[in-house]
Amino acid sequence: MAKRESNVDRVYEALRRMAADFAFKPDQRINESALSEVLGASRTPLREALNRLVAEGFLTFQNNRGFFCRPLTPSYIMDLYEARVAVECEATRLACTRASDEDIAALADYLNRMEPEYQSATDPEALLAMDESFHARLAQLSGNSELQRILNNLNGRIRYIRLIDLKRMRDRAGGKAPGDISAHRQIVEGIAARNAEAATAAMRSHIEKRREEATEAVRIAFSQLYVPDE
Amino acid sequence: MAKRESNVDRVYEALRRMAADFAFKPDQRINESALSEVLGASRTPLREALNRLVAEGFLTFQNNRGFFCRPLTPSYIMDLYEARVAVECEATRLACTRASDEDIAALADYLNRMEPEYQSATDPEALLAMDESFHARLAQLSGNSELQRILNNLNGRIRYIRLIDLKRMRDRAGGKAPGDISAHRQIVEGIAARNAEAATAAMRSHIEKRREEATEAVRIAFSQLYVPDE
DNA sequence: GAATTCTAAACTGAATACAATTTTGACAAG
DNA sequence: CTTGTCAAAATTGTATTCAGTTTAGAATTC
Repeated sequence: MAKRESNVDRVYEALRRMAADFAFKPDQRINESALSEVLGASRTPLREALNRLVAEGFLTFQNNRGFFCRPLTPSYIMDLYEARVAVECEATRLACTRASDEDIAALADYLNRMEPEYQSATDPEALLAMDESFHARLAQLSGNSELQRILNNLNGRIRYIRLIDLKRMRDRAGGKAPGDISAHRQIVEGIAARNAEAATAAMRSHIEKRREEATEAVRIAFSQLYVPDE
Repeated sequence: MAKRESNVDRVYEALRRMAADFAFKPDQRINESALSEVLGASRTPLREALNRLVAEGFLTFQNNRGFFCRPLTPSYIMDLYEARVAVECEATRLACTRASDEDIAALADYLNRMEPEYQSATDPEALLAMDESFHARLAQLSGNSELQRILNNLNGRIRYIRLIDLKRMRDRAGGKAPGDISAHRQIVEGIAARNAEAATAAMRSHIEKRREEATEAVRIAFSQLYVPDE
């Protein structure tokens, strides 16, 4: 029986999830021995996975002091959102000239099929998964795998904040999550019309609007990570 | 006596340089034992460094088969250039609204001081270093460290092709390298005027022009990497 | 009581050893 | 000549071990 997935892969996936969810608190030092026991692997594969995550920006590393969780500051989150604008606007622009009519129609169709679920969803996790899925699909239309790769990385590091943000909005709106699908639709319409200026402008304002909210979300996330801790 | 730089760091730096220069041929399998002897370290730190480079896109990895050099194809290089457009145009845009007059003046000054050297240089390596330095400084003006980080990564993976490209242009022009500093100046002028549209347009056309040349350079690089091999 | 020094414990860094898997090449069958 | 099979060799995967460094806390001094 062939073993398909290596230990390092398994450990890496687990760690990425933990890091994305801030299972490690910002700037917290990571104890390799303890973690290797939890994950059921020795320190060798664990460190290999940790090194990947350092290169991806999920963790940091200091010589002879080991691995640390990435910090969580407003400016750090700001940087990630701005990088998303860069990547996604260019992906949108490329999609305008490069995506086939069929692929654009498929994305519009995806949006339509998702709309009922999106409007009625109250679970922030589900909502975020749908939103990320839309943006990832759009990036696919660019045909550029680097942009897709970078976006995936940025989203992983932003995800926790977005989740906090969505929860905040849900609580404000009384259990109702914000089904803001209109912005997505506007972007797709711009692409369908092959109107790069309109499409990128829509994308830019969409992400920047989210970014505004994120600053407040960072403050909340900060308090959630440091204060309560059951 | 305290040891400042770890073995992993040293190995990582060496490997990054080797990978950037295609010291490993595209898609070539990397033999860990042999490489660890060359680098004077055991396989443990070597593999940690290799994992970082996989996460950065310099190498790939297959389960139970080990590490491989990244492939070299026209579409791959195209993707990298397009990602550069995304990152650098947004960095330019941010610089327009965010950089201080002093910092912009300092970049313009840097351009002026470099010009004589840039115009007279015949060594592609030196020329490329100056060009990369300009783009890195400009990215700094954005104040966004993610954009800087991504750009640094993209440039590392593109560098080899750009070098081939510059050599080709030098040989065509009879030992004279192309001192195309005017495009850089145009970009800085746009930023100084706080004219985001003009500045990003200049940046876009600057990179896209380079991208056009790159396709041909890939063909040459391909032949250099596969055919001669002393 | 605050600051400092020192020592033991904890932790990280890296080599080694061995298990698991893949690759290679010889040999046989079609 | 091509294809398939199999065992040996090479290579990767990971646990273990020990050396080197950092950290924490007790003891000491002012």
